[in-house]
Amino acid sequence: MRMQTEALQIRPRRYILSERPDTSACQMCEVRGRGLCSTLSDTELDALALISERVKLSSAQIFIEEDAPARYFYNVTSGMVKLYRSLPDGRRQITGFAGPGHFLGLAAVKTYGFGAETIEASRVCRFSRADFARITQQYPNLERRLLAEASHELVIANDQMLLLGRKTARERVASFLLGRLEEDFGRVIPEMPQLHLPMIRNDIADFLGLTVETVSRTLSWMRKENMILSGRDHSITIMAPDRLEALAQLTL
Amino acid sequence: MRMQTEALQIRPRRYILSERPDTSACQMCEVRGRGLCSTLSDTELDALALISERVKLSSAQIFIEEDAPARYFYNVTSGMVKLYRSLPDGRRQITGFAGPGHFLGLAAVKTYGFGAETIEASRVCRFSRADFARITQQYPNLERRLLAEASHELVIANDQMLLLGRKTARERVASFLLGRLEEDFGRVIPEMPQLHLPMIRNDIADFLGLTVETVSRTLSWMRKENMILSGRDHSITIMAPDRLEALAQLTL
DNA sequence: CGAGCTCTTGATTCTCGTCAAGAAGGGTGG
DNA sequence: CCACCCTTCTTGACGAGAATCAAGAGCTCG
Repeated sequence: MRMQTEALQIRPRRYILSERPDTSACQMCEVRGRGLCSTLSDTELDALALISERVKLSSAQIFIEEDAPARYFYNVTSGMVKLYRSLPDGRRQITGFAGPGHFLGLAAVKTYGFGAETIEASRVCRFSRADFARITQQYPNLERRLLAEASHELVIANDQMLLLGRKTARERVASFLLGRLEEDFGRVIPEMPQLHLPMIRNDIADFLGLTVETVSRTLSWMRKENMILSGRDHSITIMAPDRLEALAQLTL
Repeated sequence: MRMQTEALQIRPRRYILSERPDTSACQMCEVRGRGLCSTLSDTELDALALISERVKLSSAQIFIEEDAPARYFYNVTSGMVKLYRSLPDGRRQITGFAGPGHFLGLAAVKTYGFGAETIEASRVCRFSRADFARITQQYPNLERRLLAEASHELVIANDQMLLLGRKTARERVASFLLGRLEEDFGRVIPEMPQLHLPMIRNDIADFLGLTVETVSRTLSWMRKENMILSGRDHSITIMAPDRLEALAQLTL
């Protein structure tokens, strides 16, 4: 296992990989109960285990390059990843954040329609698409699940387009916080939930189609209005989820 | 065949339907060679024909309502449809335009994640999802094609998010025109191609996250710069595709 | 402990939205 | 077939919200 430090600009190092193809390792995977894997049978999982490869990634590693040939699918097992699309001049739109259980690679035809970079140390599970195709032949249910996953992502993408095209800065930030809440807690949200946001302001800005300054100002304003409370290490306590919801103009 | 004129606000009438479940009607369908259907075998098409229903729609008819239970898939066979997502206060984001061959309904889980309204008289082919599910069991290839379709839509959605979050008004309009070009001509674009745009300015604005005025001003500016030439009945001649491309900041 | 990211806040600018009005175009009914 | 009306499109004047530019404080990590 070597470090391949191919620097590109200042930004992040390219990725390197590690370790073990193993039978039935999926059974004891930390995301066995989440996302795609939670919907698969034991036999299906065993088949997947045989073609999967676990990969350890440090922070700020690009492991999917935009428009590169799409050779792999990934499943995030720990940490968090940002997905993005960018312009030649460097402007960038983050299209989503992917945490444990999130499946990556559906937004690809021959090549990836997005790039992926870790925002903290993470682990992912990697499958070659060729291997994957062979398995889906055998287990049609797997393909059905992928389609369901893709459908879900399309719905989310539609909502994000609405946000980017039509919401104000405040509405965007409110929507973002509520989105994170749902990600962390599901539908049942506690009284004063605490959020841990691994991404930096700049990433939030790139996700919401804003600038860092605007995100910062908006969060400051929410703080002043007692809607949120910032703690240390990027944690935020949501003091008034209802007021945020009113702000966010949620569709659902 | 009746007209069901259930007015909602001023805007569009609800939809009504017509006619004929028929065996092997797909074989002679006008979109046999386009989109999903072009990738299916004759036997697969025959199976589809049995569960399909052709529907005639006049202009400005909403035939998919946002968040309604997703009971049907559709395939546009003629005309053009706009897909959108909107906020309670009426702000609206058009997420795409669908012409002949376009498959509708993938962006849905239990309910549709979008609404659909015709922008001109159109015809669509309708399948119940339940029927469809039965057929995909029998023909796994069909499901594979749907997944490919969904993947493609996800890539497009990513690009649209980049446009909405990060491009300027001029870049957006240029990207839109080029997108339409590709839609109409494929990859090989003539010297001075002529575009027919069935959608009105307001729809373009809602698609690009702008206002009508900005779209109008931007097109006027392009006209002044001799990049385009407006004809009658919503046709536009692209005088300088290369200059538009430079403006659009295309990723691919 | 210090260099370089982050984050915040202020001042200023500018792009695009809003408001307004008139022209052009299309559809409908007489 | 024409007249009328309503929608669409364009253009101008103005304003607002977010971007840009700038500076300093706070963190992190080597």
